[in-house]
Amino acid sequence: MSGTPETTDGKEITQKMDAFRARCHEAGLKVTPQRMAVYRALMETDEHPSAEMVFRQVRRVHPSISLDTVNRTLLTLSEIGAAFIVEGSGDAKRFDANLGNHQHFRCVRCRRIVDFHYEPFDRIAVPENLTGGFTVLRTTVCVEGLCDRCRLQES
Amino acid sequence: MSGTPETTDGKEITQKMDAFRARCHEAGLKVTPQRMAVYRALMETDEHPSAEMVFRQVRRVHPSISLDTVNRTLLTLSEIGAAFIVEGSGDAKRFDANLGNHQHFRCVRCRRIVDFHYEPFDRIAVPENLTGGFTVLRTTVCVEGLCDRCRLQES
DNA sequence: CTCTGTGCAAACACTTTGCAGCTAA
DNA sequence: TTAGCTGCAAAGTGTTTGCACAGAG
Repeated sequence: MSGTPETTDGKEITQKMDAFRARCHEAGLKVTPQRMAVYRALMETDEHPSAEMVFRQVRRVHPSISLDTVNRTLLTLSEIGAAFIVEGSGDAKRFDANLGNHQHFRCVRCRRIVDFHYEPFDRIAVPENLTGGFTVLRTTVCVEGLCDRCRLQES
Repeated sequence: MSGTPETTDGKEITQKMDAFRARCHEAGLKVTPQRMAVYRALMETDEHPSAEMVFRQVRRVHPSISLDTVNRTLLTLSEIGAAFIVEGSGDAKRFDANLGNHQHFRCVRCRRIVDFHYEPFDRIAVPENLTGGFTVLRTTVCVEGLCDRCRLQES
C-alpha cells in the first residue's frame, strides 16, 4: 500500500485476486465463486464493512448467495490471514482486507471507520519483558472520537 | 472476578466510590444502590468483564438486580466517563473502570484481556494534519495474540 | 411529590449450527 | 468420487425497548 490506497485499478484487482486464489490453494480451500466474490467485495472497498454490508454488495453479482455464506467466508478470510476483524466496541464485526500498514479512526457516534497512516505507528512494539508470555500477533493504534460529519451536529 | 488487585485497598475503594458519587451528582444522576454496586464491581476487578460477568458478581449483593439494569448502568458509566468499553473484535462488550494510563493485551483464543503498561504508549498522538477534521477522544495501543495459557495448547 | 431508575418481558440484531444437496478438485 | 462448500432454517447469544411500579432527591 504505497501509492494510492483509494484508487484500486483493474490491474491491481486482478493481481490481488490471483494472490488470493494462491492463498486458498495453500490453505487447502476450494476456489468457489462465492468465496471469490466475497473477497473481491471486501478488497474493493475501504469502508470496513460488516457481514451485512458485504452481503448487500455481493448479492448484486450473486443474487442467490446467503448471508451465512458471507459470514462464514469472512471468518475464513480472517483465519487464513487474507483479512482481519477491525477492532471495535462490541458492535457487529467489521472486516478489512487491506493488509498494508495503516491505522483506523473510529467515530463513536456514526461508527464510520476511516483509514489513516502515520509511519511511526507502524513500528510500534511491546518490549519483551512486558508481554508476560504472550505471543503477539498484531499491534495497532486505535483512535476513536467524533468524525467531521458528526462533530457538527453534536449537542 | 475474585482476585483483588493488591493496589486496591479498602481506603482506595472508599475514595473511588466517593468520587463516583460526586460524578453522578455532577451528571444529574441518582445515586441508587444498584448503580453503586455495578460501579463497585467493575472497579474492583481487573478482568474487563462483560455485562453478564458484572451481573453475576453484583447479584451476590443484590440478588434482585436485573441484567438489564447492569447493561444500562454500564452504558451510563461509559457515557459519563466513569468507565469505557474495551476495544474488541465484535464479541460481547467488555468494560473497564480503570481510567489510569494502561494498555490491553487481548487473547484471540480465550478472549482474556490483560493490562500492561508501557510508558511511551501513553504519549501516543496523531498529528493534526492527519486527523482530517476528526475530534480525537481516545487513543490506545491494542495488542492481540495468544496468551501464555493458550499458547501451550496451540495445535 | 416528581421524575429518574428499576425489573420484567418481549423484541431485536447479529452469529452460529445442523443438515441435505451441490460442486471444485 | 469425495471432501469441502453452500443455502436454508432454526437456535443461540447479546443488547435494546416499552411499560408500570418503586424509590431517590
